[in-house]
Amino acid sequence: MTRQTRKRLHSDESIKLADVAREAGVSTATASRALNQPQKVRPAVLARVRASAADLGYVPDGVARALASQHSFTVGTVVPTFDNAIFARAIDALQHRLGESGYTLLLATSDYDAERNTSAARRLIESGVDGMVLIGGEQDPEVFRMLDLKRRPYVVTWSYCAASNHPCIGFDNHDAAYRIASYLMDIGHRRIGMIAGISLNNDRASARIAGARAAMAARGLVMPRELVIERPYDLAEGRQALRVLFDRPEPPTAIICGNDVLAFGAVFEAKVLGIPVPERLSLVGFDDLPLARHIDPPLTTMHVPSDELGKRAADYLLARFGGQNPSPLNELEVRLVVRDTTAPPPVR
Amino acid sequence: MTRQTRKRLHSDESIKLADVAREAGVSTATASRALNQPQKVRPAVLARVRASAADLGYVPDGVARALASQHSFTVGTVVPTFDNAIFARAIDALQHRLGESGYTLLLATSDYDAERNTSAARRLIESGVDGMVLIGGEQDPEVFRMLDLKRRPYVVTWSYCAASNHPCIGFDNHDAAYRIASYLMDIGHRRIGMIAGISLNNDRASARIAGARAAMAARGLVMPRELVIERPYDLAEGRQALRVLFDRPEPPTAIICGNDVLAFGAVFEAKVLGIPVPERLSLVGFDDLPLARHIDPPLTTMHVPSDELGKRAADYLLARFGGQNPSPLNELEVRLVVRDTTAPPPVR
DNA sequence: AGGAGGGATGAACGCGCTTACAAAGGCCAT
DNA sequence: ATGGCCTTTGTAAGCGCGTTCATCCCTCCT
Repeated sequence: MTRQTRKRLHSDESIKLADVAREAGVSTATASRALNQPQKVRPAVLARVRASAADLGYVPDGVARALASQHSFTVGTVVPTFDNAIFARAIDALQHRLGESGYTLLLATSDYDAERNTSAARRLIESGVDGMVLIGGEQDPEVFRMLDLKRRPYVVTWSYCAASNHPCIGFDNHDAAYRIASYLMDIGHRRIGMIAGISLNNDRASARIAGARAAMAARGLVMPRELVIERPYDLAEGRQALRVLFDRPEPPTAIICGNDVLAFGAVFEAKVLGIPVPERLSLVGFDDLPLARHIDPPLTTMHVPSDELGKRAADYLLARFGGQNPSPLNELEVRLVVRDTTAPPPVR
Repeated sequence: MTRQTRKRLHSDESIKLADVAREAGVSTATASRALNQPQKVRPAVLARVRASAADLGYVPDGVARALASQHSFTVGTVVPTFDNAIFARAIDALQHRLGESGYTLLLATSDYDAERNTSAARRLIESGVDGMVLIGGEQDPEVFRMLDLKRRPYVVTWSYCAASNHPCIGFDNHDAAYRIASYLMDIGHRRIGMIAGISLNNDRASARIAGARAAMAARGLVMPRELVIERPYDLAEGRQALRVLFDRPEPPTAIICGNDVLAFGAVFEAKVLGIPVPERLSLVGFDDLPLARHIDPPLTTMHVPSDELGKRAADYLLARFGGQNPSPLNELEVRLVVRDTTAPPPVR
């Protein structure tokens, strides 16, 4: 009764650690220890504290805890969009792994916009995240500066670059595209086009274009400018891009798509246009989304281990939190999954 | 120089408000006001504070701010999974809207598991979110209790229920399924099956089953138990479910799918099995994912305004934060989009 | 010219919790 | 029995910021 009254006078009458402590007849220090480091408290006291906590329905205040311990148990990440299954999977895996260790994920999206990416990152850092997962190496230097200033570990994902001075987990986008183009040339293609993602501020998209170009150059071929179209990662854009490519007098016999979503669009549109795939046109995707194997015909694509990527990012950060110093370079394998959208070009 | 040295002695040498204040020759109170309520400070002082903040690269400590102001500028939500585009879109919209008002989204996933849902929600609340977006009305009472205890506004989404005593934004899943079944009966179907989501702990999945059943009952028909299969929302599960349904002696002439992902699986598998859609089998999805219109044949499905849902959830919470008292009941319209996977049943 | 009124400022406290540090108590060995 | 050491507990000092309240200064009115 008295307590009720007193509480009402103070703050929000919400139960705090002091209430639990009083109820259990101990100091807040002991109550805090009982809740966080049970082994440091006598079993009898531990039980009393736990009982009164449960009794009062005590819910700790994470904010206060974070301020006192300089440690928020959150990790931030800013993804371009949730609307692409490939990120969704990686985030899912990341979130799981972090969750197992008691960490929560703070998420923001950038819509592939550099400025929004920076401001989102800033907000996450301000929010007090313990660490950060960045996507792509093309970050505003400001982001790294803030991270360093606040002494927060971070890791760059999706693009692996040994030369970078930032810890990274990912794969070599350049090499992956190189291999796709090489495969297409192996089976006879000479005129290869590309429906790429927007390369501006996106090191992955640009590396994929460069990789394909390099592979062709290595065999004395070129990928003509007019056969490379950049489009936002959207199915409808993929459809339209295919149409543009086939409005030209001499369309390619094979098209490398910047990701599976664009490839799906291309496959669907080819069907509408009556272009037989793979007989007259070979199509390759990138990501290997779950849907890739289910469409008709099943899509040849580069498999990206997005689950693994999320897990490793989590593991890296958790290790850093634990005071360890895991390897900052972490390359993942991608592999070409050949299904039914690729075949030798038609004989002319 | 001197400052450098002094800083190194203290804490983490990270720049804090006091540093900015000293540099600008004002008190921390004024510095704080300059940064947060510019109109309360003389222009000259404002400029000085801003300059030294920029100069020192000051990044505010959101945690300390949250503790002092009892206000974290974060909103929590726990979604079943990111792996379903329908949630992805809603989250995207939610996140956008919140971002415009300076709020960040704290995200967790439950994998459709009640226990994980509760623990995730608890963690978010402990993290100090200002408000919470819940998915589905079947929440552990504990969640609502904690929310009430901490006096945090929240809103239940995806299922609209006027009878509920929780604020909600969504649509009537029961009615939506009722309408789908009615439509199928209108065009002549009598034997209708369902590939539903797992109804346990999922009021949306169960309402959809109940709604379809009710529609049939209203016309003196029944949906036989053996024609209703519950499956996790996964494309491969949809494929397999279709196969099960067609292993029966008397397969349905139409199947209502719990969501589009299951429907995609069913469409793809029907193609493999050589069952002509819609000539011999009508298929209806739920959600109207972007992909629905692109598959072959384009999917008839119930359109769910997930963007709108995310936006409204954000608006509701923002209004509550602003001290307003918006309507707690917010029903959205869903509409049946008839494409090419539905047609009258074959004459027998 | 004098006082009232209002805006700008700074000192100090508090947000709820963690965590040195010190104090106290219990145990064993000498 | 006494000293030393380890374990358990309490005291109190922050963590970095927002915010109240008193103070001060400037302007305007009579």
